[in-house]
Amino acid sequence: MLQVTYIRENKDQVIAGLGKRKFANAEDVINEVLELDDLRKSTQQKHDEAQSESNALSKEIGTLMKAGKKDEAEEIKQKTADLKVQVKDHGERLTQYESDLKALLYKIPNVPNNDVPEGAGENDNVTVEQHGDVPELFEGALPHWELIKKYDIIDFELGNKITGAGFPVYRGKGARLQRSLVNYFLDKAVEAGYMEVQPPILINEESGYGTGQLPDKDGQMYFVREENFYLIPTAEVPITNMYRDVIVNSDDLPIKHVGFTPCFRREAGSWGAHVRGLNRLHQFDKVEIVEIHHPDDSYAALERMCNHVKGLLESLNLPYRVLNLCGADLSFTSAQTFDMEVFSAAQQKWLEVSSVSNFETYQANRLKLRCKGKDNKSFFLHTLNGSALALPRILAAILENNQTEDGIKIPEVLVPYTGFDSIN
RNA sequence: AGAGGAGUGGCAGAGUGGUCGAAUGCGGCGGUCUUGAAAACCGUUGUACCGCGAGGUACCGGGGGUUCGAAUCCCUCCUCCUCUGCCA
Repeated sequence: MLQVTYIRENKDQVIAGLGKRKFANAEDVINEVLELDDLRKSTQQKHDEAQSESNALSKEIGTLMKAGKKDEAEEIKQKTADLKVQVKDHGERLTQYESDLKALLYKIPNVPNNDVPEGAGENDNVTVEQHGDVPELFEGALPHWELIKKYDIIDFELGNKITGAGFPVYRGKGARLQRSLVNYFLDKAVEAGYMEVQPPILINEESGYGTGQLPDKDGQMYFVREENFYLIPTAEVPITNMYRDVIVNSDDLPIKHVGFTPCFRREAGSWGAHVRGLNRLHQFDKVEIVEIHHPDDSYAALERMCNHVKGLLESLNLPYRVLNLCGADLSFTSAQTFDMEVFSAAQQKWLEVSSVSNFETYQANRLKLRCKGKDNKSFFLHTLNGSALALPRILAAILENNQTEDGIKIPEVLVPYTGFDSIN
């Protein structure tokens, strides 16, 4: 979340930034934050003062008791009664203001950075780069949902039976291809200096708040009632939360992790007839990269992360474009996001396969993720993450783009992983 | 899952109702000494909030309670260890 001191010092800029992402009533909300913070401060002053007095009297009582002056001690005890009420009263108000303030801040998204384009929706995202030629398919080429049936590599019906819609079963070469992609992506990330981690895929409430999925995305995550755990919507959550309540040694920066996990999303409300095949699932696999940086380095890191993702796509010969997301399309916690989309030839559609974001201090503030400077003062670090990559849509694009009349050609770099060079 | 034990500063470890934010040791940082290093010695060494400042408040696993006063007593939750059970 945003820091109140930052809001206070950059009020107009914050309001303008929130306006850019079409956050309603930005000015009113920001004013409310500042008013609540003022109340919180003045109330704490009163509370601390009363507490201080009360502490002093208690100390005095202790001294008197030790000296055996019981009567005098009793006398002072009477005086503490009134203070006690004051402390309690101010304390309750303080707690209330604090929780109100926090609740309000939780609902305020990150401020977009200056390079984020203006815009009202996804149509205003700016294409900053396009790479690779869109393949010409032969007559009779099929969308991936037909291909998977034809070659019997993914079974949606079976998934329906076992679980429900959006939980496909990968079979035979389909399963092997997916596993190959996972291994390939992990290997490339480790090669690029990321330390591999295998995090839990269920998270507690605190972690959900740490990276900003809660309270914003409550209802989009699956919930395990028995334990109050959420199923992760992305590995970003457990991996970034490894650094919750951590003061990082500056020598350990930057921190770079890669992790492979399944991801679970309820996608409530977004399910429709236009979402077919692998385009949107309730469970899917993803390799995620997460980085933690000194604030001065984070945008250079964002660029390097994008380059890593682009390199993966190029090595798979997938045509892609890079979008600089506009204010309205930015995710809640992000200060800037680049989406990578591959072109899926049979569907004639761009599919988002990666989203690379810099959250600046927004998550770090919630996580209490800090670093100590030379002056011994601590400051919030910047967190970043990106998909590298999300599996199903990559799979869909490979299937569609690489299809021939004789079968599906496996990209060269994957053949050492799959052990076969075509699916037929 | 059942029984028992335990959770204190970066680590180890004292502290069972009152000047305890917390002894002591190790580690870290600064210094003296030294050609340099080690040793020795001296000093220093948590976080957050409020305050222009002096200073104040809170934090001894989390939350709640008793008390004028809680690291210390009570309740509850969490985690770890030992034994028993179960299981990949």
